[in-house]
Amino acid sequence: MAPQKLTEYERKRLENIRRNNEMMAALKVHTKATELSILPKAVTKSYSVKSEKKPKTETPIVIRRSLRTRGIPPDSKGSDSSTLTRNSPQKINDFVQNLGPIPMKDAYKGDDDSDRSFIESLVGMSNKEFSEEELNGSAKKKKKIECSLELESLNLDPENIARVVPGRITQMRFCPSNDVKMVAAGNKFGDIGFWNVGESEIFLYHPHQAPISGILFQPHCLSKIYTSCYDGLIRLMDAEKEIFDMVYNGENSIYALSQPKNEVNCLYFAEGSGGLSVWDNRIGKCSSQWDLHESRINTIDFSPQTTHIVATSSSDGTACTWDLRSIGGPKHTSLRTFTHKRSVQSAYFSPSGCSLATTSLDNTIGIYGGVNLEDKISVYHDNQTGRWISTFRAIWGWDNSYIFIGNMKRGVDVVSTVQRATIKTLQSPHISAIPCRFDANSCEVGMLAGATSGGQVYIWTSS
DNA sequence: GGTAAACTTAACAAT
DNA sequence: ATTGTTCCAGTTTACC
Repeated sequence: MAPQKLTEYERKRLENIRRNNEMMAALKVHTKATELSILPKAVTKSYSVKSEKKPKTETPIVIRRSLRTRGIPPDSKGSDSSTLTRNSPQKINDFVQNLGPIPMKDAYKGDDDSDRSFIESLVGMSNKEFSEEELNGSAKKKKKIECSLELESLNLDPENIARVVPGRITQMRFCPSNDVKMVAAGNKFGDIGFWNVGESEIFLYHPHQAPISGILFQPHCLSKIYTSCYDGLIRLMDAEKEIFDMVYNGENSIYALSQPKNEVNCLYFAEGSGGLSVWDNRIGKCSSQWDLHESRINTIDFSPQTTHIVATSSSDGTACTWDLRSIGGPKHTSLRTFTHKRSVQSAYFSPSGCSLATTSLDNTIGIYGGVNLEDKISVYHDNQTGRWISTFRAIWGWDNSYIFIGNMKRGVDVVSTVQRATIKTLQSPHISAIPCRFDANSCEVGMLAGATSGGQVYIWTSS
């Protein structure tokens, strides 16, 4: 299957793959952690990596190769999903992969058992949330969040800075707990790092082999965390079972992962070149697979109130809203299509669900409101992050007033939807890289996390 | 018309 | 302080 011609990059890549294969075959362990680095003095906390990890329980290693690399046309009969074929770009890192469950102890990059307390706290957290819920009857208990955020009070305490993973952070989420302030960050190597805000310890795991595209805490069971990856896998980190279980294994890269509040058994994920798939845990397979876009879907976001409405953003230059009740049926059309001049990196509903914010490489943030999102505001914003910085994605704060997005000068721009402009930039000498991915803590107004291509996480808090 | 190459960008390690 | 490496995005340009 020797390719006729190789670019310099491809040649190097194949060389890397070959070396990886040799090493993996020889050691039967995951790739060794990158060396611990010296950080800018602003950053005091970091993960620690075990200097050398002896091979522990041996897990089966499977040589994972796409049909294409085996010389079989991807659309031929060999494929199990004959009904739908997504002519997606060739999947990345499709060489060696562990396809079964991975014990957390094997994926853990710290010293043996030093994550014991962390695992137990996750399990304890989920039990606590459960009992509180039982005591208070039903989901009705959900504390109503006060929305009056005083922008001037946002503060970056140097204590609230840490390097949570090595390398570029591609995804980051707050744990949705009222008690514990914790973030989980995923990077381009397939690592997931956990950090209790303000504390010094980092817990770093390596459950995937490629960039992490989704992190999803189960709201009513915080010890269960879904992760999706460019390697085509969805895993479920289960702290009780102490494994990263394998949930879904597809041929295509997965670019986004989401879940509507009222469908705890279903996962919606962006697969291949424009596909949106629905995984149903009750039947253990995908219940739907639709081709919604002409290029990859970058985000999937459900309307907070009307959970059958979902917004997708795509590199095909559009964002769309869809009605899940009619999607895939005879009327396979979007409710609305929001057009940009370049690829669209995100489309998020505001907390009330009344507005939608899109971010595009055409250097605009689109803010749509009105009865059917037909009113459009366009705010200029430099979104040319280039190749090494994860693309910007404007996120909503805790009400419909403010949108937060990183800028190329290591700041965080705050866009007011009322004033239709950037009204403030959060800056700090402690920030040593461009914060490109964000999450707002839904359980605490004013707690905003920004993540960089250097693996740092910065947490602003409202005093 | 289609594909390959080139260009942009910042962070960090090594020198 | 400077240089080299990263390399899985997105887009434009060059070249069959």
